Amino acid sequence: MTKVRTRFAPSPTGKMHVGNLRTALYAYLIAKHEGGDFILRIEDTDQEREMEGAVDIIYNTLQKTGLIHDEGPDIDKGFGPYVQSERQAQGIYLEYAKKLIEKGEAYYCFCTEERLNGLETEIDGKKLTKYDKHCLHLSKEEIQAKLDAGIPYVIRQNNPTEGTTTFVDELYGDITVPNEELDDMILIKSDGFPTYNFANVVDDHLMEITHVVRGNEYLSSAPKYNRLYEAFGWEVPTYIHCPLITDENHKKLSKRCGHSSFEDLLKEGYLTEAIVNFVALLGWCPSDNREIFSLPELVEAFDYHNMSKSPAVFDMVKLSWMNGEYIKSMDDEKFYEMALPYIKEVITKDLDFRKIASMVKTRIETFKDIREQIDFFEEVPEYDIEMYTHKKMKTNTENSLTLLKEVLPILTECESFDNDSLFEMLQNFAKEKGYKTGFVMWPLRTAVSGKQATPGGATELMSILGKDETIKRIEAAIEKLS
RNA sequence: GGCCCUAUGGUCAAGCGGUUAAGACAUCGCCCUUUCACGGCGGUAACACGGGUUCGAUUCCCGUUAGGGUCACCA
Repeated sequence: MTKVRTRFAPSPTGKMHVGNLRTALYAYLIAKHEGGDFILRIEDTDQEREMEGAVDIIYNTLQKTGLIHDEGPDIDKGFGPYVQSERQAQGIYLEYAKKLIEKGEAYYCFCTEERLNGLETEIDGKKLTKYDKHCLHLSKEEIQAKLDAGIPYVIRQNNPTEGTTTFVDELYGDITVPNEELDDMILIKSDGFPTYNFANVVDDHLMEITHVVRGNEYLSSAPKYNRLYEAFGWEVPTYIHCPLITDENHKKLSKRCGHSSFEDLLKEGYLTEAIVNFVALLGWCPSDNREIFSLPELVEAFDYHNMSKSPAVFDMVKLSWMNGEYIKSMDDEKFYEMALPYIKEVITKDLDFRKIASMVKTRIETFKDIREQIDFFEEVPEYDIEMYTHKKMKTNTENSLTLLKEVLPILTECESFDNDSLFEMLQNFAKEKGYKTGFVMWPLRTAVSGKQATPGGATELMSILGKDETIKRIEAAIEKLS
């Protein structure tokens, strides 16, 4: 059996879309599961849409996610160059296009934009054009004359208008379309660059790609590719079209969503491991139904035959849950390092950040959640005194006030302000008075935090705030309640 | 509109002719508890519809419906 070779072929036009990321992931997994090679190819044939820095984004993303390529612009294993503009400069595409012309499978087209516009029809507000093979019938002499005159041209694929074309997709099976539907698509643009459609086929063949992994949106253009392979007499690779990823409205993920790109998700406080894990499960499921996978585990378990055919909604809620799982199982030291910048964002005081980090660890789903969890350490927020009223604790503003007054002197005299002693002491106090623990803890926690929910109990908060600050806050609370 | 694809709970999804139709997220309830969370236990919730094929269809076939994709000198 020949070695599996898959490729990720993004065009450097901007951010890393999560759909693209998943395609890259699947291509990587398919190769690695079989011990094959994963190749990176840059498809920069559209000079207009090309964006500065986009290539770096591609490298960074692959690096960060661990989708390490075996070959690429930076690692030439004899199939280079791996950048299409460089291949274009070598004349590769034109050479192959001319081969097709010789075979009658392609032809020069000199049609002007105006003429093409005349071919447009409008349906449902969308402009559709089907080329009418106008230039197919130009004589050799006419073509040469136009070429000599320097008239701009494109090269078009010459597709049949009758019969059908069938191609095979590993997931979707045989797909047959009437040839009438096949437009004479452009292979070489008037600027001399190949179109994606053409460059893709030529390069996949030249780079000996065995499995073409790409998004479902290419399914309908696949027959044209097939004809190209056949026209060249090349072996058709295995096609694997991945189901689409959609937003919650079941529409193709768009830039508008805010969570459509890898970078956005990182910015939102998600971990790359969680993103990769989550995205892997969008359209694929292991036989044992496991959910948490590291990349090596995915390599081991991934089998593209289990891929789903229907589109999947990108569910932020579940991503958040999964991110929380990753955070909880994270090494404490590593978590501390990652959490620290977020903690410092809201706390300028000199508090025990390590303790705060560990308190918050089981309570967040993304790092961004940290802020609102701990901001009260810096300063007690404005709060309604009704917060002292709690049915289950049997507290209200009145008994909270008397309780705080009772506890204040005890705390003032208290020497050790660590959590354990505080808790023991307050529990004893409660016992003596015949109070339930919660009855004393609730007002204290409220007084000290001004929050309905905090990342720890009353005594934990107090031990972190320290004696002085705690007393100050309780006094302020007494004042507020009086 | 043509062509193509898809169709199991709100979401991701097991299932691949005979099952009490898994599991996860979300949701709800209970327990744990110094609040919240974590954790534990449990509940609600699905085979789009109509025809076939078959002893028997969620599963196979055909329609209908619904959704999506695509129809560029973009990829």
